[in-house]
Amino acid sequence: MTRPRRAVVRALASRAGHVHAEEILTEVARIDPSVHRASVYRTLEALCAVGVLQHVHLGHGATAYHLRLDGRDHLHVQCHRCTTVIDLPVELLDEVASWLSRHHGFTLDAGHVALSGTCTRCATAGDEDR
Amino acid sequence: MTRPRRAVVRALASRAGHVHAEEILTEVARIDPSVHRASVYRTLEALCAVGVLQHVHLGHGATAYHLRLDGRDHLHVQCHRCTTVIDLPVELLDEVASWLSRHHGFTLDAGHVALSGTCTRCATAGDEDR
DNA sequence: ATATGTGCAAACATTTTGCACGGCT
DNA sequence: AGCCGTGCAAAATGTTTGCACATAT
Repeated sequence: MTRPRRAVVRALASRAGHVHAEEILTEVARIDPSVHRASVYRTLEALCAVGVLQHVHLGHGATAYHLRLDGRDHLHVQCHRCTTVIDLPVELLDEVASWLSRHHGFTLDAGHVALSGTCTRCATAGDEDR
Repeated sequence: MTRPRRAVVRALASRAGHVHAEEILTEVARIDPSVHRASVYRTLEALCAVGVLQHVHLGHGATAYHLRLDGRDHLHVQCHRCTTVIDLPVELLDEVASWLSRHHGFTLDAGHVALSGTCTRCATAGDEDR
């Protein structure tokens, strides 16, 4: 366990659930400014390879990461207006997954991308606080 | 209808279904090399605003576009290995949409991001043709 | 005439890469 | 000695922006 890796893990732990790559970068810089961006990315990749971390694509090109210490996937849904992400159980897409499997032989990786939509607050809110 | 816009529309029409932003750029360059990248992006944005075009986020940061001349959304599922995209009817996520609406007041925009997974070919194939 | 669209270059944001160096085993 | 991880700088990628000029209506 090296210095940069410790910092990355601490940064991941500092927030529950998903963390934007950008937030990790910032948090690591705060914890240990000597750690380079590239090392952060390399560490994240390594953690994903090992399986304790899941990376999630949020619609707008941003990438987020999600610890999965229990080995289970999560589902994500993001509001495209306020960018808030809601975590959901994978089971929600089980039916869709089996449909895809039956009709297209396609294996769904439900947690890999976040679904998109609009949350209550943003649907209710007008244009005022954009 | 200006020169760049004509070129963009022709590029979009040249392929059925979804088109990667990159493919549009290339195709437009072939049709009319005098058209600048920035104009292509601006035109795509304008078409989306008007509603005849839908932009879709494919997991790996790439953006694609999909004509919706009939005003209906499509669903997309992408194989993260070979990047192939399958188009599907929106209805597939209707149940999920209403669940989200009921439990989180969340309005799903099913077509906005492509679901991710592995297609038959890639699941069957070993590592040979990566 | 006025509003809109355009080419250009440059900025931008994010992630990846080649490289030489460092420490541990 | 050998391997892996590191910092650094630079490249790669994909998209956006400020600006002055051109074009459409």
